[in-house]
Amino acid sequence: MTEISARYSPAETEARWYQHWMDKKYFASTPDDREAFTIVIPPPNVTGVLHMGHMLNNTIQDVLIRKARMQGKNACWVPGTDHASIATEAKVVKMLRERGIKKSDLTRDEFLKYAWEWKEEYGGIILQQLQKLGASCDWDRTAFTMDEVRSEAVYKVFVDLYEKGKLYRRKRMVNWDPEAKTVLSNEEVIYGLENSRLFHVKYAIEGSDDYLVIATTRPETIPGDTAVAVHPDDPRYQHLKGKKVIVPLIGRVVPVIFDEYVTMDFGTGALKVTPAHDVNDFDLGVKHKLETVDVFNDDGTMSAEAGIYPGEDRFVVRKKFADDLESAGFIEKIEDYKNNVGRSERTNAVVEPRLSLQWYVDMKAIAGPALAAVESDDIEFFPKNQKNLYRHWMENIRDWCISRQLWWGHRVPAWYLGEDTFVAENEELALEQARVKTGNANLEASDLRQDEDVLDTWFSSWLWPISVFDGFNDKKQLEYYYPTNVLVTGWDIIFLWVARMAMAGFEWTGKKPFHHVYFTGMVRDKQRRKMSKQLGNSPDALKLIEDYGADGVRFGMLSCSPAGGDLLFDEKLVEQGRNFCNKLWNAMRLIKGWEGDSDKGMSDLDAIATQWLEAKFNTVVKEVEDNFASYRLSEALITIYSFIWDDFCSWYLEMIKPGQDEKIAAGTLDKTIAIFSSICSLLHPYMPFITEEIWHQLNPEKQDDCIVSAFPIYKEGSDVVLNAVEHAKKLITQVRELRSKNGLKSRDSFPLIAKKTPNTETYFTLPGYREVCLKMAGLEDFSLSTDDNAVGISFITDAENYTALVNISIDVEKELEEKQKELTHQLGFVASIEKKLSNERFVSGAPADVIDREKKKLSDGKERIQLLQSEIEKLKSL
RNA sequence: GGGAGGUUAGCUCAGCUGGUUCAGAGCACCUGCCUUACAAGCAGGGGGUCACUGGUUCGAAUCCAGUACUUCCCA
Repeated sequence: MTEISARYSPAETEARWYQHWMDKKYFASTPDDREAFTIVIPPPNVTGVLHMGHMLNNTIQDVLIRKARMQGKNACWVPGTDHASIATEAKVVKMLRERGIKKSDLTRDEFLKYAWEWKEEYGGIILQQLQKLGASCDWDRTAFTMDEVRSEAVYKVFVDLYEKGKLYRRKRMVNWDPEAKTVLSNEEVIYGLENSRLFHVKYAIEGSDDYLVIATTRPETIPGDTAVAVHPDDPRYQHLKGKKVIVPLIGRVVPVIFDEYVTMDFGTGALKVTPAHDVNDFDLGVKHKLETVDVFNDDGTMSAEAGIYPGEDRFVVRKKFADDLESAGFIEKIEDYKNNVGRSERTNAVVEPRLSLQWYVDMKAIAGPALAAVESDDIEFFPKNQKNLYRHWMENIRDWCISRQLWWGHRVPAWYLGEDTFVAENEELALEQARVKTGNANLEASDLRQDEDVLDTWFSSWLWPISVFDGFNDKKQLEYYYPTNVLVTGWDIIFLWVARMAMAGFEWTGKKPFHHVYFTGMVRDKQRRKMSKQLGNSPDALKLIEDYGADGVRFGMLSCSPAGGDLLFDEKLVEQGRNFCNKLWNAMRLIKGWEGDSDKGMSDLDAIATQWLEAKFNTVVKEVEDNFASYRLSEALITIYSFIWDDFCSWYLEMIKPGQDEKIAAGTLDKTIAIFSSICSLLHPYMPFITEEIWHQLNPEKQDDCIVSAFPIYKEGSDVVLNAVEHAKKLITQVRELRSKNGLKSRDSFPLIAKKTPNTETYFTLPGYREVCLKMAGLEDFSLSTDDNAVGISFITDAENYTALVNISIDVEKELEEKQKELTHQLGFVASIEKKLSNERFVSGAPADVIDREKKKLSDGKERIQLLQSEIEKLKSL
């Protein structure tokens, strides 16, 4: 044997080939006259590290892009990172705190300097990790949402929307994250049921000893109460018209208002109204002209205005103030309760509704074409059912709050001077506007005050498919690469990202940003929990690649991940991938160990084996192609996997394997290498490293690479050999089973007789057919016979009868019982088909090929019944 | 409260337009093998009333309705 190890070791191979591909610039794309195939990466957070979700998502993209490249398209996969303003700022703040620096002690510029330093140091690590996975991105195009080109696009778009009147600044209720101290969009708030307590609090009615009870989960907001509301039809409260109540412990006298908004059957039917801290209360406040008392600071502590526990955290105060109320006798009862609590997607802090002045995009003004495109499948979703979710959100779309009270991000391009607002792409342009507006030519930039806020990260992400091609400037690039072919992303960001990209696409290019959207599922652990850092249930992605190889990991991620379906990650899957690599490796070792003999002609056996394998490969190519067309990537992979493992290794290689110390016919060896090379091409998109390695091991003199080889194409061909060998495989398996059942060793040989029928006769006329059976079943002889009286063990394959002339005592009783059982089954089977075929409506209604198939089933079934009956007769006569 | 899915082998899932010889795969399990490519392997095997009830149909795991359980999204 050769010196090649029996175990495939990926580490060295993978690094070497990745470098080779980079050196050859295979990933680089420039526009030419070929058809473009474009994917833009969902940009990971610039400070992120590779996790399971990234691996799944990026493996899928790599499979698609590699296949397109092999199919002769100009494949372009654009990588990049997202500045992730809130997440990154939080990380930087934490890093500074560890160094003893408080953000509040820094100026904006000082803070940003630290942030950029951090970005330069840790940013992009994730891109290097993607290379380990084999991602064939055009790295020369690496973009960052905060680099110059992408930032320019953001400012342009902001100005454009403002000028079109589709962007505005307004004071309204927002979702406030007291930890990050910024506003959030609706989509960044995650709601969940949480355990809490429902306090029933007594509010005294002014000028009487009576009181009314209000149920609330938030007693700490009581200092902000400026009214109590009840339903106008509620019989319990009719006597309170025109009355006032006293806010407990606070002493504020507030009116009882009557509004149909109040639900009569919740709690006591009376509602405390805190306009500053609840969206609905705010609306009530506006309607009834109520006073607004803001009881919180921006970090969620009590404000001076609240008058109780100033500076203390809202949750601490909830308990303290409830205790105060209780000891003062204002609590009627406390119930355990589950309510929906909104938390910040990034910081997990409980979101506080808050009145605030922010910038918004008028989404209704831009949503139309993006909704229509998905409705009509112009943008096609895989899987389709995500359309419903998308439609629902788009039809109920709310304005998008895009300003954030952070420093890391694109600063809002708006400048203020007195009452005036100047929105412009840069300071000079804003100044110009200001000079014109005020008529004061001596106005200086320092007279203007720029908005302090930055923009939501997604306000740059939604431009990504355009901005990565510098599409707001370079129309030629955009023309060539855009719309992109497919977007691969998780369904969890369908609103945050996918829908907004669709809107941006139509708004600024007049075209959709992508033809297809492939939604991946979430990677979960075996207990179905989403993988997360907090839970610590996520395996270390890089460790996995180290342990199992990138190809093994890619196989594991993909072998079990239907579009949109969640992937329950199990290390077993990756193990299977590694084992598959080893299988391929050893198939290569075997072939490389063979010595070709150019004087030796190809035997009939070699010829039929080769023809069969080629035909089978052809059907696999077809199936793979069909699966790809509908993004059934997992199915395509499994198809290739079983073809390689079963057909190629277990059957084909065993068929043509030369005897010990024998040489193989050169023609057979060449054909085998050719087919194995084609197999490498077919598998390459999934497992790029090992296929490249084997490709070169098989063809040491070849200069070209598997990565740019032609992806196999389906060709029409005859099925005669294919069908014959498929029958032979079943027959051989049954002979092996017969051995196993009767305790025979694999070297115990015996003759086999095939009953002569048109089918078996046809098989026997195929050169090499008999030899395949002899070799694979380990037979002494294999012949056709019309003689029904041969003594031995009989069995049926498809509808053919075979008798093994093996001289062992058989358990007649057991054998009879089995045959009898089989006969009963067959009789039932035939009866059901006969019924079907005698049915007028079936024969007239069903398509011709279905009827033909049924007829074949019937005749085969009848054939089998006859065979079984004669077998039974024979057994009985023994 | 509104909506969308799911329920197929012990586990995780395929099963596409209703029709291949009577439901497949991987893992797990059982039996036999250190057969000179691979024990990360080879050969063979067992295991399913396709959640339940009804309907449509010549024919239903597949389509429809209802029930139960379950997951998710929105409020």
